[in-house]
Amino acid sequence: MKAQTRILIADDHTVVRSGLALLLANHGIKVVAEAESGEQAVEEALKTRPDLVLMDLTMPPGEGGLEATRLLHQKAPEIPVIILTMHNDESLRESVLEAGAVDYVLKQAPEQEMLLAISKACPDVLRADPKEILTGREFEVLCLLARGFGNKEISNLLDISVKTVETHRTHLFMKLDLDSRADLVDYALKTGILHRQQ
Amino acid sequence: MKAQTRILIADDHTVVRSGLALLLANHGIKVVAEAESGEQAVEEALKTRPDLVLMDLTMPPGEGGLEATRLLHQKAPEIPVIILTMHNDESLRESVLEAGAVDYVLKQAPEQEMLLAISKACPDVLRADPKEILTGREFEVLCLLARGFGNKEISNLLDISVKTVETHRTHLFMKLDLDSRADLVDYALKTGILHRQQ
DNA sequence: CTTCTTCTAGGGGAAATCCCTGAGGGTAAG
DNA sequence: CTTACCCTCAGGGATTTCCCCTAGAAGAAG
Repeated sequence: MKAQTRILIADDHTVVRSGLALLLANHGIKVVAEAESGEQAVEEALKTRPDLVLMDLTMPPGEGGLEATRLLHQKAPEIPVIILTMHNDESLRESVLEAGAVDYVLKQAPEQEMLLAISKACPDVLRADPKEILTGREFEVLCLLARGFGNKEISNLLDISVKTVETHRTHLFMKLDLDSRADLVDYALKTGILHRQQ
Repeated sequence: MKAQTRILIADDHTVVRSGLALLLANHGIKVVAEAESGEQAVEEALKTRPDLVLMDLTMPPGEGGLEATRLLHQKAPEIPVIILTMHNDESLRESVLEAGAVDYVLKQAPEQEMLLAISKACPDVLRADPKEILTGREFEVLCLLARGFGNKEISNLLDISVKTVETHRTHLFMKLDLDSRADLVDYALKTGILHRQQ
């Protein structure tokens, strides 16, 4: 399994930070640090070296996001910064990109747009989907196992024999390097499988 | 198990809505409707009759949140409205409460503050904590079972016999009216047990 | 002192699981 | 046609769970 992707969120609103963190967790992205101001964002970014920074443009005092982006881009140009903002203003976009941000996403934008921006900024961020290594059946069994269904229940749900369920189970355990149901639940929680299909 | 609590979120920012929805889901609260404007909020609230409305103050066009609160308070005074805002302004608080909102929470506030406001506005909203009906041991076993640990593993972790684990398991199944591990995982997901202690 | 709650634990038998092996059929790529 | 992958299924034995029961010890509350 690929190493967990690490991200930093800078926003002065607690609710936004918490929400974003959950949103990202549901796509296999881990928030390793949060910041409430531009200064703190730069400091934390240099300390934790995230794979990506999501920065709110408007953070008191002043236009903290813009300055912080410029500063961070100087000190650590390898860390991409995406600016989140409420204001749809083309001139803002220009100055934001000039400051070194790789993209500019409106908070009003659909969730998908933010994820798209993230994946453009940092192609590795969106975790390799388990589906890519697991076969379709294996993934189905994985989901059901994580949800607490037993082999027999799964065999009924998928209309296959218990023996087949056991085979899929064995295969996905090998592929994901798991060796207990608890490991599997942990994996499902971390990759968001357990959240997505509630 | 108590019926799921239903809530409406009104905010013009998609990211905030998605984030809030997840935040609330982690506390057993279900978002039954979303709105992007004050007008839409009133319309949806009258249609879906939620147990509570979380309303952003600033929604274009204009001060949509305040007007919407006033209007909704007239048409459906039994639906409590909590105002979310970025501006910490005492005069705002007054006009908000005057408009019929039951409370006023800053977006900067810690998550806990919002949950507190919610529970004050609508005591039934925050699901009765499992701890209140389960004993300490039962709750421990619940958590471990939800995480996919087997009876034997739990008996080792808690250093008690498998038989004792079985007893606790039987009791919590009775108390929560569950009858399978899948039910239990479902319950743990909905109440946030599975998220809280990751 | 009784009563209630909680935590603890056992017996016993049916059921399901876990873990190993092997294997046939379908489909797609080489 | 051969190879590879996927889905399917089975035998068999060790282990574990599941579900019914009973029941003692400790502590708190009446």
